[in-house]
Amino acid sequence: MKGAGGKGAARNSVEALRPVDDRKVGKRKAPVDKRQTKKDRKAMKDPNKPKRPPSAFFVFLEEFRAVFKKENPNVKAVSAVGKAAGEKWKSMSPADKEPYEAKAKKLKANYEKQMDIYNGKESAANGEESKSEVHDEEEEGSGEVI
DNA sequence: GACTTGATTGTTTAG
DNA sequence: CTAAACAATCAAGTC
Repeated sequence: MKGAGGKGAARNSVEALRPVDDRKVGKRKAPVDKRQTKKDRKAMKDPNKPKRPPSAFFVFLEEFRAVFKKENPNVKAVSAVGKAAGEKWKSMSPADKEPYEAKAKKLKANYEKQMDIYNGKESAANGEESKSEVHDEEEEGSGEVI
């Protein structure tokens, strides 16, 4: 499961939800071109995009690292700890993950706030909407070649 | 780059 | 335009 991670397992949450089968959206029938989005991604230039906060697993991993390091001073790389952590993580009960999820949730809340700004709501931070805003959002066009 | 899982984000698609 | 769904990308820490 090398790539497992990121790509396939994530979708898991959606499958569990199963909103409405009537939708039939299920699988997109006509994939235009695999995922041109990827290509566009390259064009996405963010002035200061907020980095993603560590998820529950990462929070647990941080703590696990310290513990694992004590018993295995020789092994520090996440590659090793991650495997052990992942194994244990699956063994842990939802209740045990709760504290970790709670922490992740908190970080997420903070992250969301940054997203508002990243969205271009700098004024939001001020709380006052007045101001001129409107017009030019990010003058990057200048560098864009058309 | 590996190696873990989770989460978030962004485009996609249909109506 | 909106809602849902999906798809891809990225997050840490050491070697």
